[in-house]
Amino acid sequence: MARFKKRERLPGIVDVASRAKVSPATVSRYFNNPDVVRYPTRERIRKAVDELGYVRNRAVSSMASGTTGCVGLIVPTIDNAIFSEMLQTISSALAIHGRTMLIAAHGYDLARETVLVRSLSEQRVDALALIGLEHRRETLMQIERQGIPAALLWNYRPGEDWPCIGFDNELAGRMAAEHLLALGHRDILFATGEERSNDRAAGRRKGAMDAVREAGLSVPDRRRIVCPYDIRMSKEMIVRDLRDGARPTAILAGNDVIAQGAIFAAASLGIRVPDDISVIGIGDFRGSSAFEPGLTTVRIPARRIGQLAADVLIEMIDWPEADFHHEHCCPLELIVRGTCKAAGPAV
Amino acid sequence: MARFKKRERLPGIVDVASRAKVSPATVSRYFNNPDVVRYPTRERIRKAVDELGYVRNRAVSSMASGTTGCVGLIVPTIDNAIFSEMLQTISSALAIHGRTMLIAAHGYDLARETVLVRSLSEQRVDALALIGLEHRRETLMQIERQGIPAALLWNYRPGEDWPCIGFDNELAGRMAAEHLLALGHRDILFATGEERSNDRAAGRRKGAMDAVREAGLSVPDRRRIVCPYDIRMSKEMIVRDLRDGARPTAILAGNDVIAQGAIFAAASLGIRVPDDISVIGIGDFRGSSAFEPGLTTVRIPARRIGQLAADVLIEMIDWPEADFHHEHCCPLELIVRGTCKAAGPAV
DNA sequence: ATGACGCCTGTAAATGTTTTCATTGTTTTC
DNA sequence: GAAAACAATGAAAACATTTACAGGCGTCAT
Repeated sequence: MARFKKRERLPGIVDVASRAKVSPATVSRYFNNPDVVRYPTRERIRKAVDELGYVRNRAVSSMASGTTGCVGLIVPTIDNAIFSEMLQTISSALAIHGRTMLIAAHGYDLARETVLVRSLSEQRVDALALIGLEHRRETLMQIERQGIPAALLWNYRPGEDWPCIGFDNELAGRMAAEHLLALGHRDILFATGEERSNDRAAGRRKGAMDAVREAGLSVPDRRRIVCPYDIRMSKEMIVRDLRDGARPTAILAGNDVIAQGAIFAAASLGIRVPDDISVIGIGDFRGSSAFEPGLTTVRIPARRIGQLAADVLIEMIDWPEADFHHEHCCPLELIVRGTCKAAGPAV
Repeated sequence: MARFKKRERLPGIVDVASRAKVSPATVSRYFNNPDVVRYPTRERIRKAVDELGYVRNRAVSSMASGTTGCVGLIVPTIDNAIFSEMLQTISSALAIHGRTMLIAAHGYDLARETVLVRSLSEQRVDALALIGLEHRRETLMQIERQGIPAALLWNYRPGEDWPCIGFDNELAGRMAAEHLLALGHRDILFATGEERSNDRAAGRRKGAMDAVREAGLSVPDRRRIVCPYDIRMSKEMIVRDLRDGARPTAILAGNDVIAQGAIFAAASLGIRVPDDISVIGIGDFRGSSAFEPGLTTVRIPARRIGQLAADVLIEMIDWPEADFHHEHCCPLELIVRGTCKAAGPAV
């Protein structure tokens, strides 16, 4: 069952050239800049390529041209609804421009991120995108020194040094909080994500708590728990929290996964959502709308961010001189479904 | 805010060499085969690399060495719990061996898969993995002709021509069906995935229906619906189905996403799970255990498959001559949680 | 002392494209 | 009808590594 033999020499551009009776240079042009080669010649080359089954060797051409056609993407994790939607969009958008996406995941560890940046630098990616604004100095210096065009995704703050495409995470938190406040909730449990190596989670919590404080309320420590982005673990933590002591009237979750955990936590304790407790998430992941009741949440425009990211990256690659001020703050939207209800005066 | 200037020439291996007062060849050896260079020399090179901030150029070295250090992975989609867990595992496992993973997604379109194979061939990946056993002739021929070591993942059938690492999808379907049958269910709704370009979905349905037929039952057409792998859409389809006509006593879902849709569909109609209807899934995705009640399902060992896949790929790259018979059928496990209940004689 | 051997390093060829510059042949312009 | 501009192609240099081969040097047994 030898599916592959000892890799006999594959046909190269010179084989194609001699068969088509042109010079290698012309074959190269045929691929990289077809318009400059005359139609009959093009046909001859096409035929030769076909007959020989020639496949371009990008790995080699990258040497001569100094460009690899690969764009690197470093994310905290792909094992998660959070980013995969954006990744898919970026990937498709890049493919249209004939570029490939190289993904690496660091598992919410910014030290590992540095290693990944180096690894992708070695691969000589044409551009690089990272998630979040907060990174180790070393990471950013590395990128700068290598002269790799780079963008920061998923978070946004005005006046950033680097091109960034994302949304205002503080605002996301604030919107969620204000919705609950408007419904009359005064005792809210904040179940947000781990903030180490995650400026998005930090921003959301800050925004949410600011809004609550501005409403003249305070947030006792016991109303703050830190959850991993995992349904089961979030559920367990929230179950523990809801089981003992006075119950909050609402839960503000750092993202939809935590919110889903919260809903199941409530369900497992026989607490009704939204009658006994309200739940709001952030994200509007695929599936959040299908929940029963549908999850009220702040929608993150993941596809939009992905598309913009791809556009920006391509632009930075193709016009390295152009000094566009790439800063995109994508709008958020409160999606009201069924998991929040006005807080009754002691219902 | 010019974060990157006109890409001044980066230091190369010869710059390092002259600074360390050795030949370029030795620097190359320092990276590729450190043991053969004497310690003091090694130190000198290390220092020079450090001072110059030299970063290896894999894109170029791939030309001289004929190897890129990249492994290509072509999946139907990454925007999904289904594969991301496996991808994450493969990625980590490859990283340990200093290799990078190139991911491409074809959106359940085997014609697009052919294009992706070509694209990854052009990148000269050292090995390639595809999902499923069924592919276009052209795709496989392309791989064979290029002499790229390749493996097929996620599905398994004995005696395949290609190395395959996966599980028996028919068995998965059968296990789910047999569990329902054992509980006394006789009227089962089969909500399985689209089978075009998806041999896994086809296998599962076949296995499930075979088991039911072997039990002497028949499956009327109206008890078979085809769902997309999307919670919301599955929910809608199943809602439509449950709303009108005689209700089945159980739903066998082609995967956990469909099963989750089924649970929500039932919930939205006020049908209780498992009291009024049982639901079983296939997959045991992250989160399935957190459901209320917990989803009964057939566990797919995604991490195990990922780890094995990485091992096999590495092995095929490192010992291209060795003709191992790579065939791994990973065991499945029925996970009984709370969504299935014995069918009462008209409870 | 001599030769054999092993370790470390240097020399130079090889890798398969892209790209610059030159050339040839064709069309346009005055 | 000559000069100028242009289009299509070829020749050859360049790209930054790896690697086969050879050679220098020290060690050890004879």
